[in-house]
Amino acid sequence: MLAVFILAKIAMRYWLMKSEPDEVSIDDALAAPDQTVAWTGVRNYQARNFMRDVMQIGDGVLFYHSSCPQPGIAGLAEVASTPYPDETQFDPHSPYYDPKATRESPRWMLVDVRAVRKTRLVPLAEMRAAPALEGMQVLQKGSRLSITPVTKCEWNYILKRML
DNA sequence: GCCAACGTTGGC
DNA sequence: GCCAACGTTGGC
Repeated sequence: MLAVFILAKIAMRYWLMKSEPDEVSIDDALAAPDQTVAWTGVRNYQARNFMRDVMQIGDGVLFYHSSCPQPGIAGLAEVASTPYPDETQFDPHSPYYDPKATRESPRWMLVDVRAVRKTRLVPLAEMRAAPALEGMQVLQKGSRLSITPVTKCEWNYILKRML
């Protein structure tokens, strides 16, 4: 059991997950039952694969607000479930409906995300201005992925210096 | 609303 | 497998 615990700690990962606050803001997530929301609507294979194949319960999450007046990190969260099918892919009335997905072979998987706390807003411009963060995947030119890995260094820097 | 950049689709 | 056309993302 100790070995399992140590391996789990070693495998601990960090992520940045984008959400449009008009849809789900950090406040919405904090107000949800158990402060937990299903991360619906991801329709990009790379982002899906992170949720389906790589994320583990307890992984740290930077909750990022995108497509809004003040884009930036708005809170801290954590991965709160193992992967399971995104229900919205089966709903013809959902904007995330995928006619090619079936319950027998779902195409889109998600995880639950539990909001831990709101932070001061760390604006995108401030992140770009920080030399320590210049390697962050989400800041790379042309990056559009809504879920990106964050290194332990980047995570620590953001927590200690920016939040 | 603009537009750069990227991802997906589908004809060949 | 190539690649042009199209759709989407997301900051500004």
